[in-house]
Amino acid sequence: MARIRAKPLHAQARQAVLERILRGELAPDTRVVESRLAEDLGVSRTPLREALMHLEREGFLKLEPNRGFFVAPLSAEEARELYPILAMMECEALRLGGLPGTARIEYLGSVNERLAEAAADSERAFQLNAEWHTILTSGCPNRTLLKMLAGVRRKMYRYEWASLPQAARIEAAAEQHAAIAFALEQGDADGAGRDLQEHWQTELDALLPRIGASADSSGGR
Amino acid sequence: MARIRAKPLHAQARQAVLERILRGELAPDTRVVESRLAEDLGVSRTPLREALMHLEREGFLKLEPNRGFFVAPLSAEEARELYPILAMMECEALRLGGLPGTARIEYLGSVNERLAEAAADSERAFQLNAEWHTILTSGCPNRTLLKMLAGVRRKMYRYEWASLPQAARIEAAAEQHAAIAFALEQGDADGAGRDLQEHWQTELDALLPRIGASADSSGGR
DNA sequence: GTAAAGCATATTGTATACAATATGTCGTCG
DNA sequence: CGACGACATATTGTATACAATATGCTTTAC
Repeated sequence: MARIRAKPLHAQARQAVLERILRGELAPDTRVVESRLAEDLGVSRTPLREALMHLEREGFLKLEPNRGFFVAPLSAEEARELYPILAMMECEALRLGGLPGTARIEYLGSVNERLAEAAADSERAFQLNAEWHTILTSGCPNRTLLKMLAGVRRKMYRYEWASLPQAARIEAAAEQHAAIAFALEQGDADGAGRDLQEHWQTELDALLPRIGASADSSGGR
Repeated sequence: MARIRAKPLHAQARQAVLERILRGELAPDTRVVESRLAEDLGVSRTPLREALMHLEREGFLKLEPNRGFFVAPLSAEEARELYPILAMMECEALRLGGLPGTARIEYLGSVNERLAEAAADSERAFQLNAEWHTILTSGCPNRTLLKMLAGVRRKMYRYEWASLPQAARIEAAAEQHAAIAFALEQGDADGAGRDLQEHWQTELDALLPRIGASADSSGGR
């Protein structure tokens, strides 16, 4: 009832396909046959193709001319490139937003507590972790930056999802979150930035072994 | 003939439309009627729509549901957001690439000289300026970052184009370029980064009055 | 004279049909 | 036995046809 105006099919299709990709339901390197997927989703190929082209532009699919779409593979190389970008953007967003007020710092704390408690429930922890970082950067006045940040995060979600069931990592993440929040509380913006950088480095280091990377990630720092 | 494989129509159409937008041939806020543009380009609506959706995703068009595509307006607000992002990304790319060798520094110098000489020829100066920044960041090993950077640059080109015919600014830019290159030559990466930030701030300040902005741009620093 | 309603038109959104290209199979030739 | 080529099939790329929605104009009621 709520929505007066139905979303166009190509938008719905995009969201549906994206969810399948993020959840790994459509595994990396899987070939996407338009006609089959279209029938599966109950739409025709036209809006589906628009959705697929959209996802290709976002990096979730690759399009080989005259051969079709394939789910983009997860690669250690991309992860090693993505995480520093994320760190850079979040740092900048944090900096531009200035020091958060006590209300937001408390909000961060409460979400982080729930995150620590949700260590057993990977999917919930995944959500809370995403929420924490969103809140952290929500003070940034640069909307364009936040949009780009959201795009990069979506790409990262696939990697996070692939390395989900690790309770130990969730606790470690929560600890680092607390350290960042503490620095912010002390008015130490630079320190918070450094901790944030370190946090993402830790995340990356924890991720790489799980997607079959042998080399380390120290190249970019 | 050279090309074995013809590019798909949707890709050709995208490029053609993008060029019209960047050149201002398709002015901001212009309504884009699919059937007319399709006939004009000599393709059907299907690949054209794919091209338009692509451009919408890149921020060059807006899509109002059931009303069609419009060329995205140039806004002082977007410019104020875009330029700091560009500065951030170029700084990071420069940092990740490490200090460039003498060969690349000389290359920067030669392009910058040609840029200074081309002050009268706006379009050529525009090209050379773009080339200079591309060279500056070409040492960055993070391909993903470079791709994103390219995307942001394309968006910026519209603004640069809108404020093109200013010989004075081109000379000023060339001077700042020289300062950055000099810092790099001295092995002062941090100094180069600061100069680069300042350079983009200068560019933004010069741009804002030309697109009808009254407020200043100091909010984000 | 003005405002609202309904019809006519234009345009987008989606589905289907057709054309071009790639892939796999089978048979034949060396 | 292996490799090459022709044909059959599957799939993508593009064009066209149809449906749904928005827009503008005319008409009519007050």
